[in-house]
Amino acid sequence: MERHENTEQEILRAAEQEFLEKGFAGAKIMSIAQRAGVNHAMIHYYFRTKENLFNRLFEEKIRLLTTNLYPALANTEQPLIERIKNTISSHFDFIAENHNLPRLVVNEIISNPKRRKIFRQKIQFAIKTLKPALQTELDQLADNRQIQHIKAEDLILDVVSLNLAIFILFPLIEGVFADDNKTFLEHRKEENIKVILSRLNYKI
Amino acid sequence: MERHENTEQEILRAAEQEFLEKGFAGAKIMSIAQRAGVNHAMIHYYFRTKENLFNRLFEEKIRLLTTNLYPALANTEQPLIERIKNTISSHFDFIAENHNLPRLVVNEIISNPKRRKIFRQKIQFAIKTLKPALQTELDQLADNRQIQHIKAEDLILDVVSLNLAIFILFPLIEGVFADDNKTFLEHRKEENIKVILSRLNYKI
DNA sequence: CTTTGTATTAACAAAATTGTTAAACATACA
DNA sequence: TGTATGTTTAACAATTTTGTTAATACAAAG
Repeated sequence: MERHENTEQEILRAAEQEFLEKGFAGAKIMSIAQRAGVNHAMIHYYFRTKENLFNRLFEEKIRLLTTNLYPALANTEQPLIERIKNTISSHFDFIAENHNLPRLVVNEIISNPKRRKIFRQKIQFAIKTLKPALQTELDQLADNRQIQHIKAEDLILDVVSLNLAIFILFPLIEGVFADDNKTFLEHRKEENIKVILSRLNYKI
Repeated sequence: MERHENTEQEILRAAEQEFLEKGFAGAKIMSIAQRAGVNHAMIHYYFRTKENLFNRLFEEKIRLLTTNLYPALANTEQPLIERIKNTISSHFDFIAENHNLPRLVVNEIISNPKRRKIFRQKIQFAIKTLKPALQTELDQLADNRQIQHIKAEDLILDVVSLNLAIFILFPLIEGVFADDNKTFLEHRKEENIKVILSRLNYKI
């Protein structure tokens, strides 16, 4: 009998891979078991159902996603423009490290109204705590003619859109625009920052 | 025995809905049959397998996607900036009318290496026919100080990213930023144009 | 009005997937 | 040592999903 150091963790690790690649419907208990190197009964032993296992992972990931935009923006030591640059950069890096996560979240939220409702509330909360202060700062800079006026929500959506899309598109365009993926992504990160700063019309 | 006007078309219509909503793995023959109001054996009668039915629809959709960016850009009557505005706008509208299509294409291309290869070749071809002329025009305007210098491929990716992402994100943020979806999307379309024109640093 | 080919249905079969269980096993600890 | 506890396995069962077929209805052509 093969004893694992920690079967439960192995299963979670394997399941995370499988779900991220194939989504809930495409993932198969047998395939997860194989990846984890365990008998598929173990998955039922530890998690009872496929849905259980999925929910456990999914909720953890949602937490990750919904708390990611704050930190770089909140650090009020630096001037806003610097913080925006850092936010774009760290948001980009976060998605790079979790490049399948947005796709999974979108897919599973669309196919599950209950999850959708919960998620929207989290987003709503995140926006509510982010927007007012950001808008105030943006308005101040705009009044000083340092940037062009913009609604905080548009800025947020512009950033998220640019960063997100490049990773969603990546499997479709890998190798089309550049041979070296790492260089390509680094370049796109800079481009995204450039786009946002242009939108703000920031001088120097 | 219930006779349909055109069973095959009914099945295709229903299958399109189902696949767009749930993806290949999530779609069920029985559910498609129900939507089409036919016995599920009819699906096998007309298309033999689920995969057949899927491929038939998928290839048609790929054709749509890969030919969508051209027309508004190609019309060399107008000045480039106008054509770019129109391209953004019509690309946006196209995705609006096919808001589930990008998600489906990305998902199924990721889970199928053969499809991925074919698609990349199509993209590669589309880029090859689009990029040189566009780059020449962009360089000319940049030399005349009418716009900031930009690589054609970055411009294309910026446009596609902004337009795509808002519809991929839409199910997650519906109702968060605005009550009226139509107004929200119209506003985002304008914002995307504004972002791109700012990036080009176009005066007036 | 019969023949012929296509369309439809229900019932069945096969395959894939998820879930269950009883028995074997490992380990710690009395 | 033996026994209690949690872990693992293989075999099985249930369910879901896909695919097949034989019987039959229907419409059009001869």
